[in-house]
Amino acid sequence: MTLQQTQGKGTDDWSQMSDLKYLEGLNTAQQEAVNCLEGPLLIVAGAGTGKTRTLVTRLAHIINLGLARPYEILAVTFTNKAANELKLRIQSLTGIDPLELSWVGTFHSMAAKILKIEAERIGLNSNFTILDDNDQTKIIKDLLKSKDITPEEIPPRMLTGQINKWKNDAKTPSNLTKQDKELFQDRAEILYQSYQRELLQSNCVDFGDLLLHVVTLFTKKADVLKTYQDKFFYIMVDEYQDTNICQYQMLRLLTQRKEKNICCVGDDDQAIYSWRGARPQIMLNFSEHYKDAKIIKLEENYRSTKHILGAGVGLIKQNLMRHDKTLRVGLPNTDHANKIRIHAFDELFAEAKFIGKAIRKLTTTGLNGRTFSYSEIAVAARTWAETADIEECFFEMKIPYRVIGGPKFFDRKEIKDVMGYLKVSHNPLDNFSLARIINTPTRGIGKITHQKISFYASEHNISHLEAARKLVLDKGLASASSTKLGKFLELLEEGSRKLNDPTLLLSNSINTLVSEIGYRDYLVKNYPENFEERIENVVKLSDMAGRYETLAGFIEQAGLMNAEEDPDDHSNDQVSLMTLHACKGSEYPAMYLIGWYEGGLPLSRTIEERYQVFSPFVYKLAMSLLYNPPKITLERRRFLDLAKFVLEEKPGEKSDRDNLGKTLARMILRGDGMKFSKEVETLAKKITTSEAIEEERRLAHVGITRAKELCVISYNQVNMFRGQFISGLLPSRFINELPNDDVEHYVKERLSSREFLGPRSVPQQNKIQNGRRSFTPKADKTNSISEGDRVLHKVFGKGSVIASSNNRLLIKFDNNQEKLILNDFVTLL
DNA sequence: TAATCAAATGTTTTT
DNA sequence: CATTTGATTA
Ligand SMILES: Nc1ncnc2c1ncn2[C@@H]1O[C@H](COP(=O)(O)OP(=O)(O)OP(=O)(O)O)[C@@H](O)[C@H]1O
Repeated sequence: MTLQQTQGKGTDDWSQMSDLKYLEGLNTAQQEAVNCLEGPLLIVAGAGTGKTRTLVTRLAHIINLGLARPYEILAVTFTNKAANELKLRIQSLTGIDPLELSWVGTFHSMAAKILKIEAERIGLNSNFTILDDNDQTKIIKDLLKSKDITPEEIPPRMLTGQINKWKNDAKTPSNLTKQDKELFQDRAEILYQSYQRELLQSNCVDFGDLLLHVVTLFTKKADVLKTYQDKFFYIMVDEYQDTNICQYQMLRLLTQRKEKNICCVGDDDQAIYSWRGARPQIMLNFSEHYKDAKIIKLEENYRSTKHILGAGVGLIKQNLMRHDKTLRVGLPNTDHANKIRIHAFDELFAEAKFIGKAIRKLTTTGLNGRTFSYSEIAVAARTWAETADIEECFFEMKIPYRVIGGPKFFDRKEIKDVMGYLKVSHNPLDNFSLARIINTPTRGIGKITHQKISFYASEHNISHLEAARKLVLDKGLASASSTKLGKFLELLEEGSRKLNDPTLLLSNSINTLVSEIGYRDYLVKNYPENFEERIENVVKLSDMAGRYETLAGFIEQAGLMNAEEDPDDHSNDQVSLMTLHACKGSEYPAMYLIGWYEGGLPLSRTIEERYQVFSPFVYKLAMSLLYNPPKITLERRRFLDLAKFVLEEKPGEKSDRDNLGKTLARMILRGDGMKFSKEVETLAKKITTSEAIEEERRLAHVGITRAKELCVISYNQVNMFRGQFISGLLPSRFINELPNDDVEHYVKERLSSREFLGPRSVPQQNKIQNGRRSFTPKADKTNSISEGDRVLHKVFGKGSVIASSNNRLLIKFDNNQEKLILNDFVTLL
């Protein structure tokens, strides 16, 4: 086997020892990493090079050598899925029960654990509630309303987003910079502070708090920090490129001690979480953060066959802001392996149908004599919306599948309602949950009563629940309201007593509560279409809770859970369906990557972001040059017309300070419109790319590199968006960027009897055409429609003007479709 | 206060 | 197209 070759001959003593057998599965570099047990160590390496395998082996080695007990090792990752996988891999290598690995998990769950122990040190009770995104926005909304700030003044989303950003950057309200404080009309600090105060009053924390509170604690309370420094002999971090500043500070504080036994592994080409504050630079600066750090690179990929790896590497090389790295095929005999297959469709549902049929084929007749089981196949999409058709198709074709980390079970209304009761029972200070359940099911307790409670509570500085109790006793309400509220409180008290009674079965107590409050009737009445499903979900919830001993245990887990139950059906033979984000860290023999069209991947938002800098026309020109250069005379004329148009276009308020757009046009017009110099291409590339686009490219790279044997990429030129039909979608630029030798293009099945054609020319698009006639610049005074206006078109409906120039408007219609239209053909709304 | 209907709105990815 | 928000009525 080629494996022996890479492993090298110089077998050291330790690999001879029988109880160190697990080292044999590693190559020299990997073994070096495993044997580097002291001091800071960073493993940077590309996809499939065995980083996780090395990390797991190193952990096993540490335990095996008696250097630390399982519970003395802190091993963190970023997603629940990765954490579970890590535990399983450790278990299969060492036989250690995952329950013993108390400090292996996600950053957030580890932080929650610490916070639970140290709660009082930071002004919380250990039974704090963890808020999710929706709770958070709701609280912010109410907060803004209570301060008489309209959503126009400060959009709640914006404030929520900003607060989360601050938390990711480890900024408490008092830590804000001058610039930060100037946000929201100088009210940033006050708003952030009042939000924090409210959470603390309700004994709640949001996701960001979990980490930030721990950092604050470690910073302010030396004894607490010391406890954990002494506790964690070894620290390991997987996917280190996804660390944010807050997480980094947490690690940094823990390693401010004599033994800096920290080992991080990561790959900057797989950094896909910058939107939640991750800073890949933290990984790249490792040796500055940790003096005498050892850095090990792994360069053999043991996962993918030749063309898959070739395509993945070829694609990621297109990123301008990148450190190059070597990645070799480590698997033997992959010269005749499958090329990446690319399929295009132009009918609704065609893509999904194709995937369904293809999977059926793979599992029955197989491919080149190899049949796949369902569990060897995965389908990954950029967004959950893209998976809907696939799911429907699988359902119809009876293909077994499971959704990984899908739209969250705990986000459903009925679940949140019931959870509200549980949360209040567990944490009576939780005013937010109380607000949710006080009139659910409707029991005649309206806005006014709730306002009175809230007012009374803040006046006496007590919780809302306490205030409600007092108001009922003191007859501080209208008698009708008082009776209703009293009844509710009784119900809650009784339910709470049962839920917290350890001698009763948790699931039984939940069932009792649900029937006591008449929740089923409420569902039947309010959701006649799908009450059955909702009731089922409630039952599922109580079953789930039944696996826990105590209410506290269940609530703590539930706060951080987002996947649907997993344990039982892991062994089942099912196709996996997930997002590109969720597939990182996994591998599958066959990968289907769907929705590779411009706007899908890369996502339209990341493209449009670029319109802030360059006019859409400049962008189109650059895109056309790079990915769809003119071939026939007609195309060339249109292309040159567009260049002329760009040259004469008014600058507008685009921030293209260097006027790269006009430079590009000028360079193009100097040539023949057929052949382009490297220089022009470089410029076009500069215009079309951005940090966001590069992150999309990394996402595409992650998708491809999950595949072991077969990788199929597809897209559909037509789509439904918010109920409207859109057509003329272009293939993703990432498809064009794949090395020709590694791909095979398949033409739309229904159009061709032939199976295979060479690199396909892009089909005629009706997206933005460069205009039929020439763009003769004319002063557009006919009607004064300008950027941002809402307009109506006979056929395409309503839309907003993105750009206007010379009698033409680039309009983004409400169905998300962009079109270039003459001024006279639309009316101003 | 609850129920009903018209109108507006829509963050993509995860803890 | 869904789902949520707002306005109006019972
Ligand atoms: N030395 C080796 N010999 C043979 N196979 C190996 C070796 N090291 C790793 N592998 C296999 O290669 C595959 C990829 O390993 P692993 O998942 O650890 O890589 P990774 O670097 O974490 O990948 P990614 O960053 O893409 O998640 C796995 O199937 C693993 O079992």
